[in-house]
Amino acid sequence: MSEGISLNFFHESGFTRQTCAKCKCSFWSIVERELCGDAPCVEYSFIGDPLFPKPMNLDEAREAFLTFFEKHNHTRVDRAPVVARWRNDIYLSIASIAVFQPHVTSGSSNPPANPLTISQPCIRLNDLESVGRSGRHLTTFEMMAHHAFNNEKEKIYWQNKTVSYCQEFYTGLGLDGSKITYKENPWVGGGNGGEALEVLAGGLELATLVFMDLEEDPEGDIELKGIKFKRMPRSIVDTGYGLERLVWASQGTPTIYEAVFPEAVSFLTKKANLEEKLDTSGTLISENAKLCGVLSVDYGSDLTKLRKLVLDRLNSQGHNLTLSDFTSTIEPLEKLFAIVDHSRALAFMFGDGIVPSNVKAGYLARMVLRRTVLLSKDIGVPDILPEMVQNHIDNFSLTYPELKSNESHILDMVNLEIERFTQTLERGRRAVKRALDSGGITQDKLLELYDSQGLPPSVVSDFSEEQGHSIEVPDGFLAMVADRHQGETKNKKKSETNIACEPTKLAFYDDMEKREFKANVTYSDKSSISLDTTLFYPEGGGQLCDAGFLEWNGNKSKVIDVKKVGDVVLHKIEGKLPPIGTQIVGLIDDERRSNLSRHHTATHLLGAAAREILGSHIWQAGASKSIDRARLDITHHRRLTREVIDSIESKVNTIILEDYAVTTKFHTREEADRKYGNTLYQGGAPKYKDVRVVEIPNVDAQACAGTHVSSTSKVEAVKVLRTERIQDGVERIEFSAGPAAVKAAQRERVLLEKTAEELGVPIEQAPSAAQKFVKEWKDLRSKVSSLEKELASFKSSNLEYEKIGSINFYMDNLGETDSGEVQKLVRKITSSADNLAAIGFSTGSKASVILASSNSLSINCGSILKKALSSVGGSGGGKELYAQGACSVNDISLVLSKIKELIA
RNA sequence: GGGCCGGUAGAUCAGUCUGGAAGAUCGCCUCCUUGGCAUGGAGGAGGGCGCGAGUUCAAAUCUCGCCCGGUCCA
Repeated sequence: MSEGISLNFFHESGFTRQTCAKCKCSFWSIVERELCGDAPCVEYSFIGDPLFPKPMNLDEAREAFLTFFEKHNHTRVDRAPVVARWRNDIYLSIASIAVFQPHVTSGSSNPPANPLTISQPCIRLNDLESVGRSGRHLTTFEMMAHHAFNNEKEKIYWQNKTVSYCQEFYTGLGLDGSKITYKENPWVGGGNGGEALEVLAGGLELATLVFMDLEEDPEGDIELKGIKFKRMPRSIVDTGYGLERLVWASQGTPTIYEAVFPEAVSFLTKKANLEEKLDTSGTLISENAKLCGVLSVDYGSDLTKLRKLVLDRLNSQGHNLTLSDFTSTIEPLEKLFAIVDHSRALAFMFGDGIVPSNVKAGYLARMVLRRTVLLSKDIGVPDILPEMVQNHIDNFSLTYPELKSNESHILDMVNLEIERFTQTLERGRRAVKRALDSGGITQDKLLELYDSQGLPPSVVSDFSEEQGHSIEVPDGFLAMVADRHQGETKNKKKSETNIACEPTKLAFYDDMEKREFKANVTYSDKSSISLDTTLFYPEGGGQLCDAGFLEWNGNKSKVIDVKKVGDVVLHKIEGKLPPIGTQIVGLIDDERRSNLSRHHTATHLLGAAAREILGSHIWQAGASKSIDRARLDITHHRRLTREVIDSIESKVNTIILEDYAVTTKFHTREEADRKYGNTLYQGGAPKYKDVRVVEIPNVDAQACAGTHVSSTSKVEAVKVLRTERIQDGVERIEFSAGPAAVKAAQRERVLLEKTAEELGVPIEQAPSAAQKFVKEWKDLRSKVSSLEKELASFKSSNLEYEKIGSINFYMDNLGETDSGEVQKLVRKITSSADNLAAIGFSTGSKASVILASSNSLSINCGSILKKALSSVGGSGGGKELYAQGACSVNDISLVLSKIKELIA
């Protein structure tokens, strides 16, 4: 690539290819430059000196971009959620192109429009520590983009047009074209790669233009950044224009936050009483931002180093600040900015239906929220978060009305999580106190407090100070945590073997009622065969496979398992295998299939009912369907109460009665997306090119590969068996449908009847009877205990003892009695001074001996009893004051006299 | 999906390593002190030690399996 990205556009518009004196990279610019324009070679020049003549806010900038590309024949498409539910490799949408991966970029689906333009809210949490501090990092941002998907058949446009659009867009907004440089910097990511241009102005990267036409291949002939690639038949224009960067550059404020969220920043500044600080610290903040722009510093661990660098520079410009002055000025402002940013992330995350959890995307939301709460405490507004989120909802709802319509869910999630975190902190405060009381907080303890109690070291440190202790937080704490988690995941790679024969036609999709078919054997191994066409449903989508028989030439064999391997369906056979080429008749086990289908349809109904009753945050988190029961996991933040379960169950049974048709149809991916939206993919990322949609009109539509009954009435009935919380934020509902539901109800009835029978009451009275019995049992137990005590006291006063030296020796064999009573007696005796009691007794066939002394005596009961018992083959032992053991019933008196011998 | 921590009186927790009589502090109840309250004093009630198996003469304690809660990492 000696010519680099040499485009007609560059040459026609007066650009020349130059080399940066510092980083040696190649770039294109209209004017002669020494440096490429990117960090760390140059620093921001737009702060206080905006790049654009007219300041823009988010809405203006977004609209300018989208209409520009609409004017140039791009179709504007709706944004996708920030939760990337259509993908199984990432949790959040991290770029506009992520919306089209992998189905469009891999070529298996068409894009919704081509070319298209979009402004996609994205969330990236990898630079969390930098947010607020660097002046430019955000967790949530909108990536504006225009995408063109080229393939052999369709050529939309490629590099030349992309760059000329870019130049035209920015200069159209008034940016001086000579200020723009295009830096060549190949891009690699997600298994793809290609040439790319970074669009730089004023030291800021405004956009990246990626020309994705490579895919990873160890055999490939092109190498980028150390990875081998080969050229794809497709080439994709993947651009990313930072909306917030554009807004910032148009305003030239010290940080991006002030430009992007003016309302939220001023709201929080006022609440936190930081107005004066913010007003007077403009220079500090902008110098900080400038330097952060050119430095690549790890904000997590090198923070002090960074602070010193900025401080040196400020002081060299005539400021006279100490490190602690500087830190105490800038830190609250950094925290303020971070809160403003994080609360927007939360509004979008919860707005797009994330339910907080200890796993997956829900955990990410929880982590951001907890961080934000701690930051709020730090700047003295501990309860500000709900208001901040509300503020963002209000400000963003013009553009994103869905935030307003999900407002109550969003705030519900926020408040619930705050409440949970408060409890965690309260628990933590006590744990820290306990740790301090018992020997202080070691490094290990600090790790444990974080790992198992969720207390970051800073919080532990705060709590310790409340207790009057100070603790040291070691450097590289997070690395130590990572260390602790080392080696706990073993990557199991499953190898997919391919069967060498023609794909099997899945005939069950054509007619789900049919149970008998003819087919030819196309493959055979030791125990399995495959067919050219089959009605046997292979295990998949949480649904068990079909079973049945194959018949040929008077033979009949049982089909015991059906699996899909690639495009081939393998039927595992018990008995004789039909040879390749034979025509067979297949018979599906009707009862099994019908039950599976009923449960599958019922699962859809249950999901739909739960969504209607609980809200749009309900997503399927997993499902499994078998013959007599099925289970559905849904995302929900509270335990399902009896009332909720009852109303879901009733709703489902109503839908069953209303008898809707269940239809199935294959759609192309883009058709399906357009028609049904993203709630279609309840079962997770779709695996195939075409999407099979199972639709129950006005009730539910899902991408689904399973078998179903033809109308809801054929489900017959649904009964919820139990619910279970399988993870934080995920509830599992187990249920039965059809005849299995009736059977389940009958089983429960039997349990109830048996219980009532044992209690000797009619079933209506079973609960109150059980309650009464338990209460009486408890009362009697305590009565027995106090009677035993009285008895012990009575007996002890009548007991005779023998003086052995200074010891009053009580010895007796009480015969058949209860150990509780003996214990009380022994306690009574030994509660006054100088007494020693050796009491034998038996309960059934077991004999025990207790030896106990008053604490005024220095006798080792444990060793004496042990010796005495071992002489008759028994065993036992204990401590100085109390010992017990066992021997055979006949030996009790022998043991007692042995004890007497030993103390004499 | 994996790891770690926890479940003992109404509440908060000791006790678990090293098996041997189930504890503390708040709260609750009764009585005494005071004109009444706060308080102070005396006494008392309240425990299937999460559930189930096992080991043992003996399990809150050891082993295994479940259930529930918390938390960290992907």
